[in-house]
Amino acid sequence: MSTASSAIERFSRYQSEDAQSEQPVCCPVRDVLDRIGDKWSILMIMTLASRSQRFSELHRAVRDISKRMLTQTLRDLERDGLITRHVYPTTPPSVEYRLSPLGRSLLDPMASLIVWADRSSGEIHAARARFDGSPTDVPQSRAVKTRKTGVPAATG
Amino acid sequence: MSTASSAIERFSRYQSEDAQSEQPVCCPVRDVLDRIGDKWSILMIMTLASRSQRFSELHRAVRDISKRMLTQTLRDLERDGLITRHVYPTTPPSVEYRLSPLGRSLLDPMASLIVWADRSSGEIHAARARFDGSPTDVPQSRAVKTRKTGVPAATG
DNA sequence: CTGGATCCGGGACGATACTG
DNA sequence: CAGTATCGTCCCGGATCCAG
Repeated sequence: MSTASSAIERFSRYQSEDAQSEQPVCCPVRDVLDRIGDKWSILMIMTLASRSQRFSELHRAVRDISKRMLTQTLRDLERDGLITRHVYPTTPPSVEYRLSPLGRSLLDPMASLIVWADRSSGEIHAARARFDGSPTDVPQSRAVKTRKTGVPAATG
Repeated sequence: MSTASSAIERFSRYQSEDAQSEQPVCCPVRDVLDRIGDKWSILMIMTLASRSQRFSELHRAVRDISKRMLTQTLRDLERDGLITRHVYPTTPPSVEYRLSPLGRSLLDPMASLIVWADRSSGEIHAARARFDGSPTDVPQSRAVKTRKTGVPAATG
């Protein structure tokens, strides 16, 4: 609890207000967290944490991102003011991306989450194995169709 | 930097290893963060932070989640060992969900992120307005098609 | 080199109806 | 009350081609 509770309370308050209203979603936390949650944003922030980098450097650093998504992610982050974009009119053109102060302020919160993820991954995977292995009472169902990273299960 | 840097470094190392290998994704952080990033998980964790709750209580608390997604989210969280599920064989049946110790250990990291999101939302929205308002030099393009929460823009 | 435009598949997600 | 099954939709995101 401790520091968590107050933040959670505010978040819940937002959430319930949101449920009451007719607007689709006003909760500021929700929409910021959506950005965090998307597939590449965190990677970008992380990669830019050490130093500002160019488009192709970022592409090499992440590698399994397509140019399309790289462009889109960077633009969204720029739009949100988390990174800044600097164009040098050389030939060929080079564009440098760097974290804004706002973006840097995200590093610490994100780091604490990453530390948690890293430390808990073992326990989580163990829990998954346990869950998938012993569906308690429904041998055929349940375990088969978990959406992500799920073993296809040897039931079929 | 400070506490962030080391976590980031490890994360980057995972990421680059991942890029080298042929496996789709082994990075433990990535797949844990995927869960965090999905649309409802955080909401559930948050809602369960105050006290354990039953299925329909959770449904009322969040409201704009479908039963389908509520079930699925809860099951995934249970699978990951973040929450536990307790069935009371009453009539009608009642099922209670509560945070596991592992789930509670996530509260603090998540809270720090929420605090950041809350404090930064103003600045972010301002940045968005600025970005959407002044595409710098390409009046027609760019700003129109940001994927989320984007104003459709009165350009069309 | 740094992107933009377009096509397209798959998965997430909602709505609805049904069960025990 | 607490789910399950099925269908349909939307949009994320990859692949590819094009442009400055």
